[in-house]
Amino acid sequence: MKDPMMRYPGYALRRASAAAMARLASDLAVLSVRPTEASVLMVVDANPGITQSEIGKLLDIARANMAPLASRLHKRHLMARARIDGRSQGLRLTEAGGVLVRRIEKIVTAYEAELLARIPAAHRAGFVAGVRALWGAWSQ
Amino acid sequence: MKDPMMRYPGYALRRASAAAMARLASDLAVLSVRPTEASVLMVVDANPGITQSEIGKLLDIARANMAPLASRLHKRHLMARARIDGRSQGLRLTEAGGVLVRRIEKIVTAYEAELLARIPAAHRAGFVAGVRALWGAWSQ
DNA sequence: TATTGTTATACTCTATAACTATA
DNA sequence: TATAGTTATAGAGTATAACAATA
Repeated sequence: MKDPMMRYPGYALRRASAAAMARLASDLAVLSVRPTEASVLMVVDANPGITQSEIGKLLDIARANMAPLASRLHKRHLMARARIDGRSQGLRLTEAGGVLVRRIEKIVTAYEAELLARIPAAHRAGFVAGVRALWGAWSQ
Repeated sequence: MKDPMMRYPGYALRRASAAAMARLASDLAVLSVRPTEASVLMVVDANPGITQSEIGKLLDIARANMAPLASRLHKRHLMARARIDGRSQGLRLTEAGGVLVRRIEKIVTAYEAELLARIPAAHRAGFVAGVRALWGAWSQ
């Protein structure tokens, strides 16, 4: 059986990312949190008072998709909203959100460590530099 | 504005893959073909007579999701089906499918070249080895 | 005019369960 | 019993268009 995709690094990138995301999702499932929600909570934790549109710019999530996402976290009492002006609202974690984000960070850190552990040490630095270069160069 | 995700290679992997896939999808759109469809056509081209479940194993696509995918390509007269036994059917490209897959390969090759070009030469080998290692180690 | 947030909607890919018919 | 293909359905993430309220 020939695998014509094997020769394409871009296809390997896709498969590596899909496998890694599936693993992260299953790790986070014990907290009933999805990867995208986890990243939003981590960004709010690092930037108290940040707005939805600012989060969207950092994480490349369209404003239209940030709305239900933020609303879900708000309804779970993980984030609080405070009006900045008539159209913006600053987000910050609630107490429960802070507790949760610390658990999330533990899981993410373990996941990231295992991910790097799967890459032969000799290629680790190149891998990290490579995905960072693609992220920066291709997210425009 | 702090970006707490920047330090995580796994997050960079996700963003790099998402950006690359968006680019590939837009490149392939001129042929009205999606990335997943393109990979199926390339696998059938390389393995005439292959079955749906074999394609699914190669590309990690569940049988349930292969059915509508294959049916779509069949309805577009890009693939032909020939019964192997009562439950399997061998797939091969039609004439039109063969013409299309050659156009797909041109686009994919150009896309892959540009992807590698975005990675500094010094990190290219490490990147490729890294995504391959993750693909192999984590797709189990 | 541009921006923030929102709603509605659709698309792509993936995941699970259940069913048939065959081996 | 196990396998190939199918159907139905749901979920996650993303994309576009349109709108109201505000700056």
